[in-house]
Amino acid sequence: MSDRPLRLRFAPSPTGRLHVGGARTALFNWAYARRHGGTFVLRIEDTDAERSTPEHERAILEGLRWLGLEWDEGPDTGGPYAPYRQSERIERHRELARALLAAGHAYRCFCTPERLDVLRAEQASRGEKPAYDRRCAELPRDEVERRLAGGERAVLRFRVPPGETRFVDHVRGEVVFQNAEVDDWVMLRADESPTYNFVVVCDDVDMRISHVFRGEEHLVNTPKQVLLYRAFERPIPEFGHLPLMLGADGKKLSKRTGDTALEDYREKGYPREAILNFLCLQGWALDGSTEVFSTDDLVANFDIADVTKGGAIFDLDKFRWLAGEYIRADSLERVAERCAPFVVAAGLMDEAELRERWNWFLEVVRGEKERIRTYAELPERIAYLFAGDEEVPYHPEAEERVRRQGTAAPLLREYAGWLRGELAAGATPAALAEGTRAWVKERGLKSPELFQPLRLALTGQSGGPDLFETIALLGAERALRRIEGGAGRLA
RNA sequence: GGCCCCAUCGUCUAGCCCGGCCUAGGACACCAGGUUUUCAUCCUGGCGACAGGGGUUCGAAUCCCCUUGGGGUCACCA
Repeated sequence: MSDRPLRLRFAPSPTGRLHVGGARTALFNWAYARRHGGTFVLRIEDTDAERSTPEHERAILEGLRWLGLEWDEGPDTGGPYAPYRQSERIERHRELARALLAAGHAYRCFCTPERLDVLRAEQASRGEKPAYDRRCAELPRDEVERRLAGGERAVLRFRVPPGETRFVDHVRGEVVFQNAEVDDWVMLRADESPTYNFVVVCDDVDMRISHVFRGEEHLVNTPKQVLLYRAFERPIPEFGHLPLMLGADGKKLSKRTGDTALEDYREKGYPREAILNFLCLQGWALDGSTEVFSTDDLVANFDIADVTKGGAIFDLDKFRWLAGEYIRADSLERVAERCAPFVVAAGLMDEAELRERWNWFLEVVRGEKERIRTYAELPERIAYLFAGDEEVPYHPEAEERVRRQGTAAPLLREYAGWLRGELAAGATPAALAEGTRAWVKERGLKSPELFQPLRLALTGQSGGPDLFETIALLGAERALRRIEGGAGRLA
C-alpha cells in the first residue's frame, strides 16, 4: 500500500461557500502532495442535487485558485480519472452498488421513511440508540424480486459484518469501532441516487486516492468507509482527521460566532498570504517559534503527523495581527494595488481617478501602511482627505479634547498665517516640521498644544500619519482652508 | 444518552512518540515603560498554563489507569 502512487484530494460540496475549515483541509492536502511529489486532485461532491449549485462550485474553484492551491486534476482541468464531478459518475456508482449487492455486501430494504421515523421514535423513547433494525436484511430473493416487480420502492443498504474495525489515523493513532455500533447505512436512495459515504469510497477507489485527510467530523464515517474498501477488496487509504476549527464558543465554527467563509475574509481585505499563514497556524506549527512563514515553508516542512489533535478556536486577534504583519512587510506598490479596489468600492475615487493620481495615492498609502491590518481598513482611515474642506467630520472625542484645551482657535489662526508664508515659499514637509517646532518653541508652547488642534482641523481625527505629509497630500490651499475653518469651528 | 475524539498560559502553540537538558519556550491579547507632533510601528519588561486523582520510575508535562471537562457524530445531508 505504501508504494502506491501518492494521490490526495480535496472534495468540497458545492452547497455553500467555501468554509475556512475546508480551505485549511485543502491547504494541508495540497501541502502534503507537494511535499512528497504526489498528485493533488479536486473533486466536486455534488450528489446533493437539491442544494448543489454551479455558482457555488465556480466560487469554490475560484477561491482555491485565489489562495494559490493549484490542483493537478479536477473538474475543469480534467485528468486520467475524469470526470471529477460526482454527479457525472452516478452510473459508475450504481454499477459498483450492483456488484456489492451481487456479492452479498448489500441488500434491498423496503422500509419506508415513515416506518423508520416510527422506529427511531420508539428507540428514543426506550433510551436506545437509533439504528436500523435490519428487518429487510434477510429477505428471500424471490420476495425481493416480487416486491420490486410490484413497483415497491427500495433503498440499498450496506450489510455491516460482525466484528470490529480498526484503522490508523495519522493524526490520532489507532482508532477502533465495534461494527455493532455501525448502522446498516443506505448506499443508494430509493431513487437510485448514491449517498455520500458510498460515493466517496467509489470515487476514492476509482481515482486511486492514497491519503485521505479531512475534518474530524468525518472520523465516525471512517469505519463505514473502511468496511466498504474491504467489500470492494481494494487497498485502504491512509487516513488523517484534522482537528476542527472552533468558534469563540468552543463549538464547530459557525455563522453564529463569526465569519465562516473564505470569501468573508477576502472581502474584508485580509491578504491571501496572511490567510494561508493563519490557516497553517490553526493546528500546525512550523517550529514552535516562527509565526510568520510562507506556503513554501509549509510545503518544505509539513507532516500530517505533526498536526495538533485538539480543536483550535479561531483567534481573530491573532489573525488580524498577522494580516498587519503581511501588509507592513509588503511593498508600497503592492499594498496600494490591493487597497485600490476597496477605495473604489468605498466610493472615494473611481478607477480613472486612481490611475491619474496614482503617485498621490501611493503617498496616501505610505502614510497608512503601518496602521492598517486589512486592505479594507484603508478607505475609512483616509476618507477625511476626500471630505469637503468646510465639513471635515470631527471625531467627537478628539474634538472634545481640543476644546478642553481652550486655546485652539486663536492658535490655529496665528499658525495659519505663518504657514501660508512658508507654503508660498515652497517649504518641504521636512522643512515645515522643523519650522513648526521652532514656531512652537518661540511661543513657549508644548508641542501637543498646537499639534492636536492642527490634526483635528486637518483630519478630524486624533491620530494618523505625519501632519506635514498630510498637508502635502491635501495641498496648500485645502490645508489652509481646513486650518482656518477649524479656527472658526472651534472658536 | 450511545459511540468516537480531545485535554500545556485567556487564545494559537513548542515540548510528549524516544521520561531527566522544563525554575515549561514562542506568538496573539492584556498591563507597564521607552521612542514619536498624535495614532500606529518599533524596543524593553510584566502577567499568565502542564484539568484533578491514582499508579510505574531514582526521576513524569512527557508512560498507564480512573475521574472531570470539552468537542464530534448518531439522515434515503455532505
